[in-house]
Amino acid sequence: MGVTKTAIFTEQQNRAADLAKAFAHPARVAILQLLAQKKACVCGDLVDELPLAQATVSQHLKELKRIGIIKGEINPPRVCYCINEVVWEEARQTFGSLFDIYVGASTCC
Amino acid sequence: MGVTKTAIFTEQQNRAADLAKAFAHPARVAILQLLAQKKACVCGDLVDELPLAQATVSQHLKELKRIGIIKGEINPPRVCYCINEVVWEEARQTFGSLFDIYVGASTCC
DNA sequence: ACAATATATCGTAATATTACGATATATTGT
DNA sequence: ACAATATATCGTAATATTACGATATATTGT
Repeated sequence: MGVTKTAIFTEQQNRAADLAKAFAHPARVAILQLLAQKKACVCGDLVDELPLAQATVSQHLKELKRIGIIKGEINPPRVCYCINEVVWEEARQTFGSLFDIYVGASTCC
Repeated sequence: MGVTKTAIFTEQQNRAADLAKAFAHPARVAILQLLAQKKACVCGDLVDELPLAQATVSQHLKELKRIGIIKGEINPPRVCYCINEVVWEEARQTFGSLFDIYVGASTCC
């Protein structure tokens, strides 16, 4: 149905999935890399750096803002985007915890 | 268009996005948690553990297999699934590297 | 051989995502 | 006031994803 049954899973599982979505598209990986590298917000320079239409970049930024991993400061006519450190660390820890569940090889396979 | 322009991004960005997709749905987070915890493969017990139809679980397993983060050993009539340690570590490092790009707070925002 | 069991695949429906052109919005500099 | 600039949003089209019932497939135990 293309509709995820979120009510069925735990808060943590849904949040982890949402944080993963931030990285689940190459354009968003590229955006996050740019913002993380430059530290300073790159605002609409992102559009120049990416081979996508302005509307498409804006759409990806909106999704990243929804997840919370970036924030934008309106400074008309520009908008400054940058990593939201708090959520960045939340994501780092969320994935870290997930990866740490697995310890050692499986007995079968 | 719902179609991602993969040719436009780097190999690494596309791979990172694909690895993120493994975690980008709560059901897959749940599956990976179960497999990582139990070490041993849980085979079709996954269907019992998850509030989803057998066909849906099978579909998620197929996607995880495509990404490579799990592997299945056919042992008819059952199939044993477990974490693919190599790809698990690849994912851990991929996300680790991404998170490490960001050092310190931004100057603006 | 055949029932039972476990899993994959097919078909289908509904919704989500990706992409972009066009337009709306809002501010700055003249 | 108005052109220029930057960005968000709208509308739309195409494809992807999620979900599940039904069925196919393949093996074991009888």
